[in-house]
Amino acid sequence: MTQENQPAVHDENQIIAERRAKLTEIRQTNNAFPNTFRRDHLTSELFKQFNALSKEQLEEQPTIVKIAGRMVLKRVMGKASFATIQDMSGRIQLYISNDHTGEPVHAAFKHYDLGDILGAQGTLFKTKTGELSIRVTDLQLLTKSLRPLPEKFHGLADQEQKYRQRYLDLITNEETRKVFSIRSKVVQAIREFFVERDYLEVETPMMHSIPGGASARPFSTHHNALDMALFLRIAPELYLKRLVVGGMEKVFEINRNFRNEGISTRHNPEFTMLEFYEAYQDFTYLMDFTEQMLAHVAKQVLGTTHISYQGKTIDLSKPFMRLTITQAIQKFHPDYTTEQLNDRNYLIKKLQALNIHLNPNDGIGGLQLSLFDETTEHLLFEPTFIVDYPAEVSPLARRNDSNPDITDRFELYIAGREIANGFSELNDPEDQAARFQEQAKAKDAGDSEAMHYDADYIRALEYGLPPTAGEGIGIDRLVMLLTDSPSIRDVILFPQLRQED
RNA sequence: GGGUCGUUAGCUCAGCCGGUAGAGCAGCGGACUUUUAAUCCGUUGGUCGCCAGUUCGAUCCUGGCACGACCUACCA
Repeated sequence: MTQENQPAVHDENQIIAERRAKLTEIRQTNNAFPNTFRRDHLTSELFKQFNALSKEQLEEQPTIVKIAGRMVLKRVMGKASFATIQDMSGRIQLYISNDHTGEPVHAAFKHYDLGDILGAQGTLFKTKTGELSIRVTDLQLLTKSLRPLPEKFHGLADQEQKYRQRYLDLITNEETRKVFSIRSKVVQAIREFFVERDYLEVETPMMHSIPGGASARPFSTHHNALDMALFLRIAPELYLKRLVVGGMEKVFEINRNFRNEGISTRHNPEFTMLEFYEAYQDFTYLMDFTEQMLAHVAKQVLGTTHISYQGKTIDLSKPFMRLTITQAIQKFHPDYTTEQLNDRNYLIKKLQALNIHLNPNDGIGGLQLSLFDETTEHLLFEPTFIVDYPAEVSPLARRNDSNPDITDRFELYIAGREIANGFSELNDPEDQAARFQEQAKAKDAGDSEAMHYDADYIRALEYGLPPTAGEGIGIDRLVMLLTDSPSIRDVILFPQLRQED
């Protein structure tokens, strides 16, 4: 390590300089970064196993344990000290005194800093207030922390820093640790739910030569060796349905999608999507399936199907409401008559009056959907399936048998947000080809989110896609619901931010 | 993209009518053998986001820029 080769460090301060000096001193006598200490317990295990024992029981049958973790609190009192050590499972208090470690170890401890990573061996005991603690006999500094931690009581409050330096947020904020623990369990519960039902988990390409499966602007990149344009996927849908053609009749994928669009409290450019497909089922089956899955996941992860979101309660155990687009509009805005909602001229005038963006080529269904999006979507707090999506905005969904202008499709709204989108799949290759043509026309006309014509996908359909039901669920938004998080950035470990400095 | 608000010590935050800054925590030194956000005494630490302008003088007023948060629009 030569000073000359190191990049200039701009944020050096007195505290860091002092800690660096301590590290330099340690280097002179010891290995400053030893990797020989092995713990034999996590802190939470110690509480589980031994907290029920009394002070006397612990003294009669001494238990020797080794733990390791980051020192987050420190209280020095002359010839004895207390320190709180945090590991992945929780915290435990160390008692360090000249009597049990000898004076030199305790003296060294006094120079350890908050944030340092320690390994400790000692005997379990209870303090006079009854707190399970470790009476330390051996103490080692495992990793010197050069930078001071955020304020020990308030933790890290600055939102930007919480996102940019998530590790600091995780060290100091138990709520943050809990959110990501729940996120992990949600994904695990979903995976188990599918595996139990004989679904096969698959991974399909993240880089597409033709971005498809959704209406969104893609990120584009380039493959040098092949000298070809590639797009980060906006959805896995068309690949998953190719697998169903191939005979994988129940498949699911939990993975990232990338959309080159706005960033908000509900949108991150890369987000996690569950998509699943099951042959020989339809969209009504999916709605039942979704109700069961969400109730199962909530029960499994939170232990209850009654979740609290931003001060209101949501019950995931009862069947969700099912409303058509116009029924939903009328439920919240009873002044709209059925005649008005089916009158193209009325809808256009109304949308213009409300200053709502509309596509002039839209039919009645598209116009109804625009009105719904603007006036009603955000009011759907209770879990609600919206059905009867117009075919013109559903280029991959099967037409309804009795009304070809609408599709066998639903979207699920909870807490005013779209959580899921599912439908009976369009498996008529000729209809699909015609719909791609329409999308391609729209794209030529300037709609940057319209779909490309995917000839290989049509070829796959021509081999025969069995009647199939398929659905996508936004995992981040589901985790927001289950962790009562107001922003998607709170459930993504490293949300997208502008570049620093 | 539009609007509102914010940026002061490593962290959490004060800072009145414009006179170049304070507290707590953390750090350093000292006291203290059951503390628990330990306590007590002493003490170091600041380009007040950046750049202009107004002014004798700007953390404070004005303009611009950067970054962020929230709301809003497109999208999941």
